[in-house]
Amino acid sequence: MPSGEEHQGVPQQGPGRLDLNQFLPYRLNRLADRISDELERMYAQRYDLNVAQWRVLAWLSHCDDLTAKKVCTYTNMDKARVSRAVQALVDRGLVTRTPSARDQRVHDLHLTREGAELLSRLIPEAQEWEAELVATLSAGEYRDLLNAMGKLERQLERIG
Amino acid sequence: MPSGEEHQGVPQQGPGRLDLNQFLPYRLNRLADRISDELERMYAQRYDLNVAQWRVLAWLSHCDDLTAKKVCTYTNMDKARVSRAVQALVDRGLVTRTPSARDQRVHDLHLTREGAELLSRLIPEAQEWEAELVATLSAGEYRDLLNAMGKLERQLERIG
DNA sequence: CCGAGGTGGTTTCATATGCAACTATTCGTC
DNA sequence: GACGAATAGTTGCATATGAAACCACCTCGG
Repeated sequence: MPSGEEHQGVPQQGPGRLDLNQFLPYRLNRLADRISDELERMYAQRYDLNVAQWRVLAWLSHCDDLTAKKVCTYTNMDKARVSRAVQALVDRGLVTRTPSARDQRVHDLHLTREGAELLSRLIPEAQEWEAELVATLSAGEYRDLLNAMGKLERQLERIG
Repeated sequence: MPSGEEHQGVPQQGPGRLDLNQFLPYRLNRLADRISDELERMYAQRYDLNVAQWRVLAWLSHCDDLTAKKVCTYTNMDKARVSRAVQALVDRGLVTRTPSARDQRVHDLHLTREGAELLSRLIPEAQEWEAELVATLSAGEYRDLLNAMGKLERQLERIG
């Protein structure tokens, strides 16, 4: 973060200038990127999962029956990306993909035993890390933060 | 967002399961991604700028003299990415890049007149859009949000 | 001075991603 | 039922990105 002492070229204000530190999209992106980088390093190095794969797994821990389509809508990822992530997870034996009895187009996704075991190790680690991250926020601040983010998401739907 | 009515496979709770909607990294990423997508569409379609280029320009509007290195540290972008973004901006005549008199390794970056003009159109649009985005937050909520994000960033530095 | 190591920046290469075309299946309408 | 439109998912292709190699250039110790 560009904390004051770092730049000689002092930040300028005024018309035609943008104070990025007050610009929410910038701040949000920077924060999300850094958090994402940390987490990514964590499960990439320890479990050899990329972000897309992790998201699929996390949703599988969250909802029992999923399809690629659902993952797409939940995670906002491109369907090709989801398809490849699922493929990799199937190849590693963490997930099964079986054509649905009802509709042969869709494939039901399920965790295998190994997938569930991996998650049972990974999830507590992730939660522990998150707890450390938010340790400086009071319970109220944390609630307000999630709350404000929820409002922003709803507003995005509206103005999108 | 996976609002309740969307899934038949109702979200499950319990040990070994992760409620993504309460998991800050996930929420933050989803929100930041969506905002980023919107903004990206805005200045990609209208001004033919990608995110990296936009960030360089925004920092140039913010600080008068920059170098690629500074942009890297401020924005957390890879130096190759910055290098290419700057190159594109120079090619388009929005930015000048001149070897520094003091140290021939570093290149001073400056906005050209056209670059400044483009920004003077782009920045108000971005601010207007941001204003619409945060319209549902009270001034206090907005302040608290930035505040909480600041705390999280500082905490990240600590535990990174 | 001179050479080793550090630094700013560019380029090369492998990979991840998004878009678009494509396949297979289902649905709606006649 | 049968054909055209829609939908789930995969694949091919072009591009954006990050890591690492690389190229000046600077600097510091002798």
